[in-house]
Amino acid sequence: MPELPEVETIASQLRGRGVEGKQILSVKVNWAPTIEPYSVAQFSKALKGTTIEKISRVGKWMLFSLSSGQTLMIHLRMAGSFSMVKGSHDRIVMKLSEGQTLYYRDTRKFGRWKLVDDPQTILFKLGPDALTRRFSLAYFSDAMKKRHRMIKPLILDQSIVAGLGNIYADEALWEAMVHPERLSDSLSDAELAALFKAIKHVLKVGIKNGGTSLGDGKTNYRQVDGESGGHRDEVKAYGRSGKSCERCKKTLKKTVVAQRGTTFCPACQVV
DNA sequence: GAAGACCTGCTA
DNA sequence: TAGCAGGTCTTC
Repeated sequence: MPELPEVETIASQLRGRGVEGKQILSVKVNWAPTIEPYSVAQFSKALKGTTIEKISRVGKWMLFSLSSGQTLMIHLRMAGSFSMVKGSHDRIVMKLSEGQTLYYRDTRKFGRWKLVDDPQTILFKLGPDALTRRFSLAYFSDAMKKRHRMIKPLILDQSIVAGLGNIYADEALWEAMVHPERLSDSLSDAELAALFKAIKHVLKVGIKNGGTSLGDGKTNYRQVDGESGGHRDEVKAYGRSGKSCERCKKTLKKTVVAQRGTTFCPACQVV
């Protein structure tokens, strides 16, 4: 579930809880496939005794910079989350100094923890992070114009721009009034500028609201304190199929675009 | 492009 | 019980 705003929210809350500067005293791995590329024993050994110096984020990756010089790179995929309190589906438990314990929770077991010497071995595959200056209008326009593909799968492609997932892609397309199936090289300069602006905007608002949690179940995105993300009430398109468009009042429609559920307004997002 | 794989749990 | 879910990777 987590996209850029959710990962950013979690990273900043872990910093706020004082995880930076703490030493890793022990590591318990309850679902071995989460760990790559080491064995559980090697992984635990490499982490034990090191200090988490810095927590940062690139795209949907969370980076723990360790005093050992290595970097622990965490991808939450569909259902990963962190908590300071024991719960169910805790796949990794790290005891830290000063009595703190970090629980990595992941119902669907898709998340991955990679311990690497150099983050670039993973990050080189990513395009610019959507909220950095490297992701500029010039770069975005060029990337869209030189391809001939549907716009939605392109903005979901992490090698082009890192951070957008299904929620914020639908939100950005709705905000920019661009139909998800439009071909990337058919967008006018004005449409490209509107979409570019919308991408930055929806992500920033998502962060401001602490991310998006759908429904009220237990398996969806949670902040570190267990709270739902406040962006749930601000979503304009995603998950609102059958409800009315806040802009034109017509009924939002759900379809499938490149194998992903896609909600849009058939009246304001014209093909 | 598309479809399947990886997983579990909620909803219709 | 079938279908679907915020992601990514592999294999057609």
